[in-house]
Amino acid sequence: MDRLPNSKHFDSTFKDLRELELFQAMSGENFERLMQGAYLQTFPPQVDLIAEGERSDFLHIVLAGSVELYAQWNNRETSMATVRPTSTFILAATVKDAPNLMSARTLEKSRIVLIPSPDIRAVFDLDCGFARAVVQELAQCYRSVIKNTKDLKFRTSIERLANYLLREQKRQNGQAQFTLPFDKKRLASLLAMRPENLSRAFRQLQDFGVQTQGARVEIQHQADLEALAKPSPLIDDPAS
Amino acid sequence: MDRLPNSKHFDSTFKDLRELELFQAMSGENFERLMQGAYLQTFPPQVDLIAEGERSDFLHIVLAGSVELYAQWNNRETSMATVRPTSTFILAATVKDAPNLMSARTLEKSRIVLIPSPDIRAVFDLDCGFARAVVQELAQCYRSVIKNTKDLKFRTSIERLANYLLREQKRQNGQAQFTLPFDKKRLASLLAMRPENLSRAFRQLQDFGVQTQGARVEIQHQADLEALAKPSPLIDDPAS
DNA sequence: TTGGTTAATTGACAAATATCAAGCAATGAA
DNA sequence: TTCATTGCTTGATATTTGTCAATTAACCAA
Repeated sequence: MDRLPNSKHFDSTFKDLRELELFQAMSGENFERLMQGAYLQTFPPQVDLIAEGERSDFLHIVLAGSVELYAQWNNRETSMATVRPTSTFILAATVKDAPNLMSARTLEKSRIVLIPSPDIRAVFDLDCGFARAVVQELAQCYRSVIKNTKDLKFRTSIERLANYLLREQKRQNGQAQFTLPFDKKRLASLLAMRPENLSRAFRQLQDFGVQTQGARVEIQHQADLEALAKPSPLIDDPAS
Repeated sequence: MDRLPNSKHFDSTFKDLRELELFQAMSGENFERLMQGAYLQTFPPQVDLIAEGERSDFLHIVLAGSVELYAQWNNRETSMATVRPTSTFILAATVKDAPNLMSARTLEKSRIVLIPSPDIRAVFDLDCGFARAVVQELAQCYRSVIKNTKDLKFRTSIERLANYLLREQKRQNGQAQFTLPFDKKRLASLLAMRPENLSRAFRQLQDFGVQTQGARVEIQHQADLEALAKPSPLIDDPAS
């Protein structure tokens, strides 16, 4: 692993990090301190970064690529979320110094900053701006998970898929055509369904104007799909 | 509503609140400020306190009784969590000044403190100790919801019920006999099942040594129930 | 007590979802 | 190219969960 100051890219990386909402309000001095202990690493795809149940040694920040959070129980595995640039993961475990509730692995080649958890907790005790920023980040995460719970408890698998497609379409700038960001097996797991049922669900969505070819999706009848999905800002709007 | 300082009970209520982890680290001055704007109110059962989608005007703290958090979508309703003394709810919406993602109603007669959200945000910007305490509380809430998601995605309804009974048993000091804290309709909703299926699930659990009579539960064969439930600290341990 | 309301249970059935097995399609390595 | 591997799809079937209707049980006010 490279210590950040030794990296050829540390100037631009510093700037990227400093612009993160999480690090904007804190003092330059404390930011320096965090960066001095930090590592920058590029990981290939499918690399396990942290394991469920382990203590959180580092706060992770995804600068490029994407990371899957997943969990296991009773020999089963489920995908919990995807982390994309630029955001953190296992912040809650880090500030509580508690075991990770989820594992994480890279989905693609990813640039990740690792900041030692003790540094985070130490600076967090010193720097009010940072503490306040952590609150905003955690509140955001909390609300995301609540929305996900509502999605799971209220909707059938087809409704979950329909709403997922609408959200993904928005995230990719709202064009009728877009590409699924990962394979369908993982998508099925994320949506709490089996791959077989995801296939069947996609076929049922053809009646609502959704065409697929491999990972390519085209929403031909937006209104029909929305009538089926009944999206709600209190479930599907990432900002609200 | 009573302003706190006018309440006959404000001395002991102050003390109770000050002992809350959320308010322990903050300065006396800022605590006073929060209390000056605060209201204390006793509500009868089944009173709606906040509604999903509304802005959060007050941070709520349950001093006595219990409060149900629930959500609605498409003419359906689901129970999300139960809040018991002494803890807060809608903290995330308050600090983000965002719409509530859940509604709340009293389950029983409840004593609740309401602190105006602008006060919370103002003091939160002034007082580092408070900001740090908010982080701890939010991290705890976040982890609870993650655990709940794992419970939902991994387990069948009978496994969810089995694990719920084990958790509730622990919460009530681990005796073989205990009483369900609310009616079965609400329990079914909390566990993402229909009342009919909850009935049937209780009957299936008889084979695993669970006897019920009304709200009274007796776990006669702890080992059998645990073998079915396969509880995991990373899902079922409220502390970890 | 009575009657009226709601909660809880039961059975029959329908819908949703999971599982198993097979086959096809896409991908990458030799 | 070929083979092998993996991902995706399809059909048949099993299991789980939901719905509807009817009944019983519990509770409360008059």
